[in-house]
Amino acid sequence: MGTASPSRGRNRRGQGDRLREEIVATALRLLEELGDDEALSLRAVAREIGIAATSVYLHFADRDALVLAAMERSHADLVRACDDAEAAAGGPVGGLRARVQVMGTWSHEHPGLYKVLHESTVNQRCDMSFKMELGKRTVEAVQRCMDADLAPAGDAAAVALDLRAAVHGAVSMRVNQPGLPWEPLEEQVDRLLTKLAGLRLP
Amino acid sequence: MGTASPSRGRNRRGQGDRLREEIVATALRLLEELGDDEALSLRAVAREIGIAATSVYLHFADRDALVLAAMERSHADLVRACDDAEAAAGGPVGGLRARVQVMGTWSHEHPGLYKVLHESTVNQRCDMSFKMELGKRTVEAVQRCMDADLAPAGDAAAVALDLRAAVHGAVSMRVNQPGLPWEPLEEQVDRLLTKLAGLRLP
DNA sequence: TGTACATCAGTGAACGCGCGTTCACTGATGTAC
DNA sequence: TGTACATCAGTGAACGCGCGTTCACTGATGTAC
Repeated sequence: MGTASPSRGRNRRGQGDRLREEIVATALRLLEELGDDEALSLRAVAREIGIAATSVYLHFADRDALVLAAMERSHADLVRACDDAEAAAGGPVGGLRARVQVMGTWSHEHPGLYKVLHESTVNQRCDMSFKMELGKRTVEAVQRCMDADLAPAGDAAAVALDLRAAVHGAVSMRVNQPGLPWEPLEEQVDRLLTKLAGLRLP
Repeated sequence: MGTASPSRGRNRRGQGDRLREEIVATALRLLEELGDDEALSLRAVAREIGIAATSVYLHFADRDALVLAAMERSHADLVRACDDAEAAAGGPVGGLRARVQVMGTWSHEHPGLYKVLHESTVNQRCDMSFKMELGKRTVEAVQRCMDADLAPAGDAAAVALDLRAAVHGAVSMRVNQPGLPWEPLEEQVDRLLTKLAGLRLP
């Protein structure tokens, strides 16, 4: 860790975006380790890649722009993982369950990115409204269960909000106090799905 | 803000602990503003009080020791607020409801301290096991409801965990994305109490 | 085919800043005799 | 009652560090003529 890749050469003309990719990827790796956007230094990213610190400015206006780009990519990853899980499961109940479970496990498996995405101060400094997408899709998944009479009719938005809040909290507690003896996340999430959305799980 | 109190003089012999108090109180004020323990600088605390930065070392071994002391005090405050609310309410159901509602509102009203207490990296660096107290008392309050047949019998620890997780998440979302149009916290918490603990609220 | 030139991809030195922490110190106040 | 002395409460200069950002630059590569 920390040693620059020795094979790094200048990119060909027109290939300058490759460095951009590498910067975002490295920022993501460091943010996952740090779990805090304010702890990420642009110099550390450059050091890791083996370029001059100033080269970051070729692609990003400032530190915040880099963090924001990393968060957009990270969030897109999470949304895709949830969509894939829902699509792979059969039916509305299995779909909602898969979606919410992956929301939990993805976050639990990427504790650092989870913290930066949801708990760090970028949220205050930058517009991160792209995060609303995930909430929207959760509401839709709940609504599909209600429409199919597989969940008690009610306010789908409220149910989805409760689910998100509860899973968010369950993950946050585990991520922020990793030393404590927690119940497996999947068990708790299934219980929350039962109680909050009224699902009947096998 | 930022101007030292001009009336500050040296404390009398034997009164050295007064400065300690003032340092902790100032650290709490700044942490509430910052919402991040790593952003708190010992020099900023000293500046605010109007003492030399080195004077902090008369009472705290290092920056972490100061943050930890502030967090212990903050947590004690929260626990007392919850206990008082439960005591003031009548009966097990009112008591549990009051306790959980205050858990939410206290955190919502002290967003910065909430973040430092639950989401900042002190949790990784320092032993903060004093935080377990609040969880313990929540379990007991749930158990009292079950014992009085005012809540469906079940695993009180699991119910308390779900409640804590859900309230934690509900607060965290509001604190970290203050710009969004949230449902009033009290409404959501009452719904969570109903669904997760099976309480019948008036 | 040769060559001048524009452009692209990146560099390296330097700036000023605030930070945690160490160190040797100062001066008022209380106390033992 | 006077005075030497210990202690307490706090100071101020200095250290080395990593940071974000600016600036003028370099050298390879493709392109127009």
